Order: sequence, then C-alpha cells, then structure tokens
Amino acid sequence: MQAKEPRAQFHRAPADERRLALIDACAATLARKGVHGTSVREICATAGVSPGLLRHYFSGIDDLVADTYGAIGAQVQAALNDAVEAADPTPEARLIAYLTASFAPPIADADLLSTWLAFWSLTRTDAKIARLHDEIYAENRITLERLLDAHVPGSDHRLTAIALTALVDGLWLELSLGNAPFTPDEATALAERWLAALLPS
Amino acid sequence: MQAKEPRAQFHRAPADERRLALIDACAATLARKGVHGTSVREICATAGVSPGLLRHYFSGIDDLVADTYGAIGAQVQAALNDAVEAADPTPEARLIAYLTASFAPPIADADLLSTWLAFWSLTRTDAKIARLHDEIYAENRITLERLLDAHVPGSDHRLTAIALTALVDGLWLELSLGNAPFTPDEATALAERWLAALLPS
DNA sequence: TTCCCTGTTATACGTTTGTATAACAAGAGA
DNA sequence: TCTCTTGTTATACAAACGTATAACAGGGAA
Repeated sequence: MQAKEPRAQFHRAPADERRLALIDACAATLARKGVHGTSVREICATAGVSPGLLRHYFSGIDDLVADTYGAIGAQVQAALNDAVEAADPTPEARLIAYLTASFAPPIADADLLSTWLAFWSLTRTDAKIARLHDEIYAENRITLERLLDAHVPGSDHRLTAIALTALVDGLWLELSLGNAPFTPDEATALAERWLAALLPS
Repeated sequence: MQAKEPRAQFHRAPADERRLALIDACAATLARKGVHGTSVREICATAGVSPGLLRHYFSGIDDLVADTYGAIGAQVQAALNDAVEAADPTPEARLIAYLTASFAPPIADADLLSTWLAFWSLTRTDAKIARLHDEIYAENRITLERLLDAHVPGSDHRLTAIALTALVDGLWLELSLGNAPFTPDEATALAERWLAALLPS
C-alpha cells in the first residue's frame, strides 16, 4: 500500500534568474563531470529543479551549453578588464595586468579550464560554439593590441599580440590542468620578461 | 516469414593488430564525434567490428581511451623526434625543428587536436589519463631542455623550456582549432624570433 | 581432411539518455 | 478571498548507452 507522494514544493522564479541558475549549473556540471557526465538530469539536479524545466528556457541541452559558453566568456572578459582597471594607470602596468591576470583566480581555475575544454571540443561539431569562439578570441586580441599600442605607439602589434596570447594561453592551460612544473609567480615573471624582450625599449 | 540472416563473415586478426585497429578507431571517433559522440558501438563500427569485441581486448571503454592517449602521445613524440633528426645537424637547427614541427602536419592537425582535447578534459575525472599527461609533458620538457642545452650550454633552461612549450602549445591550439588569425609560417617565424630574443647571443 | 580452440558475432538486459506531455500549484491581479 | 495564468513537476517514451552471455565459425594443428 504505497502512499501517494505529495508533489514537491517549488518556487516560481523570474525568467532571467532561472536562466542564469541553469547556466551556472551547466558550467558547474561541465567542470565537475566533464562533457561525458553532463546530462539534462545532472544539470537540473545541480540547479535544484526538475529535468523538464530545462526545455522551458532552452530549446535543448546544446542550446544551453552554447549560452553557457557565452556567459562564461563574458565573465572572463570582465575579469580581465577588472584586472586592467585595478592596475596602476600607466600603459605598461595595465598591459602587464592584462597578461598576468590569467595566472590568478578567478581565471586560473581548474573548473574554468574544464568548462573551457568542453567548449573547445564542441567547436568542431557545433557551429554556434565555433562562432562564439571566433568572437571571443577576436575581442581578446583587439584588446591586447590596443594595450600594446598604448604602451608602444605606432608600430604593428598584430604578431606580438598573437604570440603573447599563445604564451599566456599555454601557461594558463598547464597551470589550470594541475601538476604544472612552475608557479603562478614564475608564469607572471615569464610574461613580463618576454614582453620586455620583444618590445622596442 | 522472415528468412534467417546468415551470420556475418569475419577475419581472425592477430591480437596486436586488432588492438591497434580499435585504438585507431577510438582516436578517429574522438576526433570526428567528440567525447560526447564516442561510444562503444561507434568505435566498433568505425573499426568494422561487432560491439562486443571491444571488451575482449579492453576492460572497458575508459581503458581503451587511456590506451589511445598513450598511443597518440607516442606518435606525437615520434613525429617531433623525426623532425629533429631530419634537420641540419647543428644544435640550433635541431632546436628550431623541434619547436616548429607543431605548426605542420602531422602535428598541426584538427583531428589530433580534437582527440587531445578529449584527453585533457578527462584529466580531471580519470586518474590513469592524468598520470599519462604528466609523463608525456615531462618527457617533452626534458627533450626541449636538452636541445636548449646543446645550443647554449651551461645555463639553466627550465623556465625557458616552460615558456617555449607554452608558446608552441598556444600557437598549435589556435592553428588546429581553425580560423586562426595567422599562418603556420608566421607561427614558425614567431618561435624563431622569440627564441633568438630570449637566449644569450 | 578433421578436430578443436578461441576470436568474433548476435542478442539480450538494465540503465541512462533527450524530449514530449499532462497535471499540478505558486503567486500576482482583481 | 478568489481567479487565472503559467512556471514547474511528474511521468512516460523511444532510442542509445555499457556490458554480459552464448552460439557460431575462422583457420592453425594434427
């Protein structure tokens, strides 16, 4: 004689809030469980919500993942900009702050890398993700070129920006993957040293 | 009146050959379909083999993926070593060959990156994969330090090797992801220029 | 040619996947 | 206090998942 379970209580949330909660839950699940372990049910359980609700706000799980990429990308951009604004107002200090922000929280973070890897891996199969990737990296490169130009005006910084981005990305990757054979401080020192070596005095 | 389907013909292969075929199929599936689209059935279909056979050679799909990482890692190491041996026998030429091999096939390759991303993303959840990663990167770093020491003997090249590895990895990543804002030749020129700038003349 | 080992296929099982649907109830507006 | 909208839950479904099992047949050994 099974007693009928009462229907779970729930809270009606504003649309924006619920969407954000699902996006956060998606990022957290991607980070902790990887692409393989990220399912509708897992995400909704993390968000404390029933599985069916995902499709009330997103057209499907792929749509949610793409929106999550957009949100996380914007957060990273914001964190980089914050680091620049918090630095001394000299062009050089702002430039170095931008480059080395990737070696400290919230950007140097195992969870962030895990979600980022998921997005990279979807670039091949998901056109929306691929477009977002191009947008995010283009904006990043333009910002860096602008900071370089403020420090050393007049010359073409395209290749320098590309190389610095690659260096920072590579160091960030190893640092966030864990067991890196160097410290965040050493990464910062490397970025500063390479910057000095590559710019006209 | 359904006629009974005859059992499919098959070929008995040597154990090593079958294992290798499954590993190749796993890498190809990881590359084309991503972690999400890589299943036992998909891998075995790619290998032209029935799904049950996977468990005859591997304890499960996770085991196969780990072995695939090992095999692909060894292939990359071999390709890098080939590039070094094919270069002029001067220390500088060998060093540059090692650094720039990542910007040309078979290393600069969208499929290889896709599989590599899958391995990176499994580092968090799979201890065997994490150990393989550490081994592969340690060997890579040691090789690079050795080449640096042959070119400029006597000094400590640890941080230089770390930075060059990061630069090359970052450039390789963007190049292989597609839509990179630079060419393989530009990447090569960057590596050469940075190397010159950072070593004592 | 025959035998026999075992690599291989075919099938089945329970679980988990993404999505569709209908019933319920939270909470704003009257 | 009541009504009504709709955000939310619960349930159901087919398909795909990883794995277990038994029957089949390739092909070397005798």
